[in-house]
Amino acid sequence: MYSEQMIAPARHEPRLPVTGAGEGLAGLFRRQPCERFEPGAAVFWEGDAAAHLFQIAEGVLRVYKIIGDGRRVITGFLYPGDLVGLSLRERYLYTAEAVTKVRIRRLARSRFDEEVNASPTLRPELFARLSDEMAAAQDQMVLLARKSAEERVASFLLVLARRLSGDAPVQPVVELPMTRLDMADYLGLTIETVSRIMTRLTGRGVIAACGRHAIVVRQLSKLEFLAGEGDDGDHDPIGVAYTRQAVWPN
Amino acid sequence: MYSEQMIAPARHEPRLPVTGAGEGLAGLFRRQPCERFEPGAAVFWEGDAAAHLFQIAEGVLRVYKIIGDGRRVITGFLYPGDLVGLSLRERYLYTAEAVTKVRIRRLARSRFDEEVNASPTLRPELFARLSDEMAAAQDQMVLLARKSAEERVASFLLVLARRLSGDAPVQPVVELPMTRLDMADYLGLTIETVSRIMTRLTGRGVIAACGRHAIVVRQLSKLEFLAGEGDDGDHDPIGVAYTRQAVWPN
DNA sequence: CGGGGACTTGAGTACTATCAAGCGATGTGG
DNA sequence: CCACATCGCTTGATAGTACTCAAGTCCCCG
Repeated sequence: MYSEQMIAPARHEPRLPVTGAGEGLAGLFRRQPCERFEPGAAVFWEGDAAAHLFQIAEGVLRVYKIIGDGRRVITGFLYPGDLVGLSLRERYLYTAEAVTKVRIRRLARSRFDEEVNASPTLRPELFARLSDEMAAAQDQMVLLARKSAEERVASFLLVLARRLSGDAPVQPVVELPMTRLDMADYLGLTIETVSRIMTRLTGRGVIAACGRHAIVVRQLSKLEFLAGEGDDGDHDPIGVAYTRQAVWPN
Repeated sequence: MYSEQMIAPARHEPRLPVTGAGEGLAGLFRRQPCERFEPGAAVFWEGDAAAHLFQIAEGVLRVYKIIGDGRRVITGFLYPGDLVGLSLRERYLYTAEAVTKVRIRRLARSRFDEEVNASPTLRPELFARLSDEMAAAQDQMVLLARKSAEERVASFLLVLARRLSGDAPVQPVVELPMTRLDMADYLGLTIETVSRIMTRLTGRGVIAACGRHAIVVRQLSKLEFLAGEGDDGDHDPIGVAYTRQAVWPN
């Protein structure tokens, strides 16, 4: 189902600093054995009893919901260090599926609850992670409700580029382990629209392709502007007229 | 700024049952004095230091974010019993503004944190509320990413109708205290599109207008179908051809 | 009764979806 | 080893939904 060459997953640390003398929430998973999932394999399904939480050791996951006639919405991509299933009720709210090869650690929900309940240092961390998740969800609502296709793609690439910016090379190589269809279902677009805009961004020199599953960001500030962070609206977005040769300030 | 006649706010209890012998999270606010806000007044602004949480005693709030050139996205409407600012970091993630006249109780964040930290019954409730908020956010992402304008409006009306369904009359009167512009900014549409679809739903007998800020749901099952819960996709949505007389199964 | 704001309705446009080929890389079997 | 099938992606042509711009109506309120 997913026979393309493997992409090395992005390496990054959990987003939150460890709070106490322990190792934070991530530490709870440390002793758990790693399970492996091949690309396309589901870790759990929407509607399953939410018996476990997971932490990604390696690889990338997509989480999504399906509505009736097959429409799919990817609500997020998860990277090493991220916790999966934090905001759980009785049942999982979404399906989690491996994008790349994934190694993941599992912890019983009951055990997690006990540990968190017992630790005054873990509770704020859990809370902070939930707040981060909520903030991301709201940003995504903004993107989906009010941004154009080009702004959506640019925003997406920008988030990925910033994820790496710990080592911040001038022109970071951004891995895109997911398919174009995944991107489309995340951004509320079609695969064709995503493809066209990637092509357009490449043609304008904003990004450069490194194979199909990686890009180089050549003009970060332009990408930021196209993502809708320019805020003034007095510049012309690239290729609005499709034939026009836009002239860029720098 | 907002001079229309007041709508009686929907009365409903907090969504979660009180967990312990106390009164749950809501009880923390009980002794706080009520503050009043007129329609259009902001309770707090995106970016303000998040020093307080709020509980709505009466009225309806909208919470929204603005991007650059004035585009607004309403991420939610909040009703009596709801807590405002739960998922907070250092600063508020959004602006909260009164839709109707609002009475609201304020609690210092530090105080709230202390109380929750000290109470093993409040913690699960807080957690459950955050999970509910997350679930709602994900549903909204699905709506914005993949639903048509008609499905969005129908979904919205359905959620409001179900909010009342504690007393479940056969044809519930649903209050719409917000303006059409609010609805549009919540649903990722324009005011004209919302208006046209409301008109279309009225014309087809799915809903009936009760003035501009209330409707009667005449055919709940049809509304559910139009909201995209019909799941089979083999029926025709109303008025797809704009001229066609659809024949409904019942 | 008149003004203004919210809402509705209409006409035309534009952006993105849909439908349809074509391309390029990968993997397989003859 | 190469033809061929497959899959993911790109590109092109066309169509349709929702947006934009523009009146016009309704209702509230002074």
